Amino acid sequence: MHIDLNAFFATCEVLRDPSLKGKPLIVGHVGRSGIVSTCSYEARKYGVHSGQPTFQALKCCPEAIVVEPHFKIYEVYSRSFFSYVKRYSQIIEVASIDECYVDMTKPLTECKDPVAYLRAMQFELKKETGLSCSIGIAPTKWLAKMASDMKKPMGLVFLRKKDIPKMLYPMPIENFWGIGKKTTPRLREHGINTIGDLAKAVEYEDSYLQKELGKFYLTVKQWIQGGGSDTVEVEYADPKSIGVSETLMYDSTGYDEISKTLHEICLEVSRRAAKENKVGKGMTLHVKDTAFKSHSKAMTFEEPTRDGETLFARASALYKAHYNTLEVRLVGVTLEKLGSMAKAEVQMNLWNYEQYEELDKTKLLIAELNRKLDKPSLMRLSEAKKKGE
DNA sequence: TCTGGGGTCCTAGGACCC
DNA sequence: TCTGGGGTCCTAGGACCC
Repeated sequence: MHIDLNAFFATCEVLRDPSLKGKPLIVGHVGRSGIVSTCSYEARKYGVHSGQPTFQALKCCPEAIVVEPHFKIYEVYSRSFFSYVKRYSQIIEVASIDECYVDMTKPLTECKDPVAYLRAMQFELKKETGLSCSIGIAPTKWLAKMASDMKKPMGLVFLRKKDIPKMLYPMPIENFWGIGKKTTPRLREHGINTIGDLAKAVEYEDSYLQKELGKFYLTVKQWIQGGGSDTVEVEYADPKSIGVSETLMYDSTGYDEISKTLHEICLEVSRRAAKENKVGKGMTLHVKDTAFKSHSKAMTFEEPTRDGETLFARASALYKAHYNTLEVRLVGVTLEKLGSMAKAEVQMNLWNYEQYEELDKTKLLIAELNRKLDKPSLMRLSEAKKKGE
């Protein structure tokens, strides 16, 4: 089973402030270079979507309400979601903040009516936490993921291997998980417009396709033929890198203008590494120029570290040496080649949800977080304009 | 007012060693 | 007869996902 929360951030905001219910809602930043993180289904009707610049979204839907994201709250809801799922099966793989894979073999073979069983699970989740989800049931993880994506919100889709031609082949190629906006036009140019076309090309062992997809070709071949992994990986995977980046308030040229930001970024990387109990044996300085082109310079350390000032000194040196005259939009620092400190403390990570087993606790946590935060940071554009805010 | 921020994985080329 | 072949490690850039 793949289970995915619908419009997760937007749903959390509605739970936090029920007056938002039923309204077009955008979760995202409003300032320069703000983009839509998630939006409610009401906003989607107007053509608003994730990744869209917020000002553009507001052109599509001027009456939309924009809310700044509250990640701490989403993490709490996320944990309550995973602990809820664990009532049904202990074998779960956290895939992101709002989705997971679950081995449901046992409960689904033991129950009389899998559809009724899963519907009950879905509605109970909604009743207990307020979160709505889409569920995909299939023999492999990739098929389950594709299935959960097919119907939203509150979808429940079964996808057997024999259903692949009927259910997947008609879909446009960009709906194939793993094929994105760069590969799509290239495949389309080659006459591959649907997943069915892709399946056919794989059958003919199309050499263009093999070249275009590289190593990914073999994975695609397995997936589309109903193969690929069906193993739910329960173990929490250690992070391989810890990075912080920031789009600057103003484009800038020269080290002096970004040194303060760079310093803060390095200290934040250091804090997060400490939280994860990690040290790094290398770092990369990332820069994005005003033409939106990315650049990076990496270095490997003699001794692993996570010291903020050390990272800052090295990032500064890299910046001065390579980017001092570049017009820069974004700077970022990533700590890499991570290893654990010798004396491992107990990890307190994002997904350590066992300690939030009780859903009631979630409500207390949310209430506490709400108290700490300002009043809901809502803004109706028309009203704000009237007030001149 | 063009385009966030957190990640993972892949590729191609080069340095270096035997 | 201008210049092998295998391996590791590193770097820069990109594609993709949520």
